[in-house]
Amino acid sequence: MIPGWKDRDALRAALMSWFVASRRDLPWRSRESLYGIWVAEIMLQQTTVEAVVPFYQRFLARFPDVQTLARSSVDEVMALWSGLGYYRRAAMLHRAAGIIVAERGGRFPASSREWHQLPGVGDYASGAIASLGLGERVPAVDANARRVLLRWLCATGACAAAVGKARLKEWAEDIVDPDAPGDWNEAVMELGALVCRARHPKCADCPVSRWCRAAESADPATIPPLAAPPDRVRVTLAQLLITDGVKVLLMPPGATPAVPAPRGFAVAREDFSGLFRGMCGLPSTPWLHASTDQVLAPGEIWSDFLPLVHGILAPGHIDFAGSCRHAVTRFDLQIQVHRILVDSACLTRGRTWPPGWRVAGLSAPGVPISRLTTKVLGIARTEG
DNA sequence: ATCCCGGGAG
DNA sequence: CTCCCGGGAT
Repeated sequence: MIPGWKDRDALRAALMSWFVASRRDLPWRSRESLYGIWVAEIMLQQTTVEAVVPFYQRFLARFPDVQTLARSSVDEVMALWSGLGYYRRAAMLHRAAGIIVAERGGRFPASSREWHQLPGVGDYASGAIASLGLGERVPAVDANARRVLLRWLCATGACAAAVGKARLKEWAEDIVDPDAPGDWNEAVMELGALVCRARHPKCADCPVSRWCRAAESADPATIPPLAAPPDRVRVTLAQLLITDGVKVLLMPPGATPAVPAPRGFAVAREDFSGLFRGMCGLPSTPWLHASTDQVLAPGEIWSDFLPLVHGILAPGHIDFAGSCRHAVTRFDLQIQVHRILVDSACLTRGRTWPPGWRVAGLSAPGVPISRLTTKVLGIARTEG
């Protein structure tokens, strides 16, 4: 029993009637298939509902079931994930589909415990999938639910900070509505997203504020206290567009041809192969410590790289096309974009390129690229 | 404990 | 612009 818990049934009734009236109608909420619920929960990790909707619809249209997903190439799955971020999720989803088809005869796990065994499915996702898709009485504690629970139970930030993961889990398990665990979990998360928000909680609009300890406090927004964010690191780098103005040369995932740091620049991060794993990209310098106005000289940077694409161009034809910014994890990247303009025939005749390199459209590549690469390609388009 | 991305709010 | 937000693997 939760300490101080007065009237659990009344709280449940109040929250559920609010949810029936306020619930957003989202594509995965029809609960038509375990498959759809699974895909949605993976996409919703670290990602807002608004961002997920169009990706979810495209994904389900292209990969309508787990068999289709399993026999598709990981490359195509990554391509459909382009722009959504945290690309490891897509690789793990594809890997899990392979396991479900090859090792389980295409049958989905029948419990949260079994779901938890699959790649990419942790405490949150296994609880969400099992409660929504199987009716299992388990909590699904994402950041929204965690905040809601802690506010219900704690009148101070210190109280919330003292609640460990195990304790929170106990509370969450205790409060899940046994008759409708999926609806309950959805309702708690929806309340966190729409009303019990991190920065600007709308306690005046909250259907359950009368059972909430944080609502009685001076500043509910400070419960739970926010963790100190890591210091941001400013980084400069250059990337190289080899393009005819319509198409561009892209490197396959994992390709990191040696491009030395220019003299006078210190390397901020030698190996960034973990970033954007599985995505195609442009040739890049290492990440460099530099003041924002320092210019990287194209001729010097790419002289060792160009022999890899010999037969295309000589170093003299490289120009500066523009620059853009991209924030990723704790890094703030300033990307100087260099360009080699070639004629189309030269680009489509590909024998001289390293294996796996490919030509893609500047606008809709149809290959897996991150948002960073999208921005860089955008510079090529606007500069004509 | 640290590493992975992107969107939205202000 | 800047700041804030968010699960799972290792």
